[in-house]
Amino acid sequence: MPRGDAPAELILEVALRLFARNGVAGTSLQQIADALGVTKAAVYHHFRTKSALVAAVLAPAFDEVARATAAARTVPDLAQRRRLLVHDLAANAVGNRAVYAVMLRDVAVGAVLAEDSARAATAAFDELHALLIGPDGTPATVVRVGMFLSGLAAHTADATLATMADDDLRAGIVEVGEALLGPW
Amino acid sequence: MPRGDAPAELILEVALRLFARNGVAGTSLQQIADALGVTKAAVYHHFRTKSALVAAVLAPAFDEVARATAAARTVPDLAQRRRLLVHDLAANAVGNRAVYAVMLRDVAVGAVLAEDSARAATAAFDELHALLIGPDGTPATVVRVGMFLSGLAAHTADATLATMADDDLRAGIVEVGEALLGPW
DNA sequence: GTCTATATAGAGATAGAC
DNA sequence: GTCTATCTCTATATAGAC
Repeated sequence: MPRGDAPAELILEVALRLFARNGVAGTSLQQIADALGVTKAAVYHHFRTKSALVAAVLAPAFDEVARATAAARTVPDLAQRRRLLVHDLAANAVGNRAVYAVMLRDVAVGAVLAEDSARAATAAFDELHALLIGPDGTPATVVRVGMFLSGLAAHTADATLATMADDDLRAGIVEVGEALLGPW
Repeated sequence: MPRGDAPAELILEVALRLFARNGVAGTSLQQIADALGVTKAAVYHHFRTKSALVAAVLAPAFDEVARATAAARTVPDLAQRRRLLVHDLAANAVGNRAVYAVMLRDVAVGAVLAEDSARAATAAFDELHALLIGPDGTPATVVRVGMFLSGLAAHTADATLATMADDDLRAGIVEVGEALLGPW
């Protein structure tokens, strides 16, 4: 998936839209090709397998997670670190709702991640998880972190959130983050 | 799906386990039949379509939601109503993790619900949503409710929560509910 | 880089014997 | 109530022409 390849970029956009709406397993390459007005073979010219296409669709989100994790890693104070992560994650999740919906909610993504060209992605996510929890591994804290992360994709299953303006949704997520992981 | 039909009950259990692990779209009737040690035709004798099987798997959870909604409907005070719903939902979600995971996280369920033998189920869920929000429809409140509900299935995407003891997880969910929707 | 055509496998679903 | 066998359709994926 070369940089700046317009056809490939277009495939990724269309595929993401369909993955978010119907799930990865519920979206065939035929549907993607139809939505693009090309044939399946044209799609296969850009991505060797469906799995590679899924990985390419998710890659930007994984990169964002990796960047947020790297930034948070350098903040020793737990409260400040959580504040940074909550703000980053809220902005990222709202800024690209569809990819976060697929990444956080679609069970089929697990299979792609296990395929282990994506081990870096899972490692970054695990580290982010640990950075949010901090040294206190009590069940109460673990549940707070888990429910906050899960809630980053709440807009997918909630019609009211789905149509909410970006600013309101982002502010709401930050507020929830502070209620659960603050004060900071 | 007759009551007390042992084979049908067994099919539902096995199907739920596979749906929760691999998603509805990622689970074929062949896989379900193999896990049961029977053929596809035997499964089709109990459920006319895959969609009917999915609906039957989810029915107990929809009934629980309907009961919790009916109970909450009679509580006029918002704080007390939220307290009741948070406790009910936490107990239900932890008591049957797999079915809540499928119901809240699987995009393929949306298609089954749209099929509209299940309109009662969506109506109950919509009312529950409204009962949790109350008269205050500000974005902040809507996001709190949406993220809490989404978080009821957090155990699916979080290995630490997946292995957490029922009591700890339920208490954690209640605590998150109070932090987001309390005090009561 | 996109096409037609096809290989192969598996999906959902049904018929009819036992 | 379960089986074998089969239908039809669609899935992923590939070969090779243009």
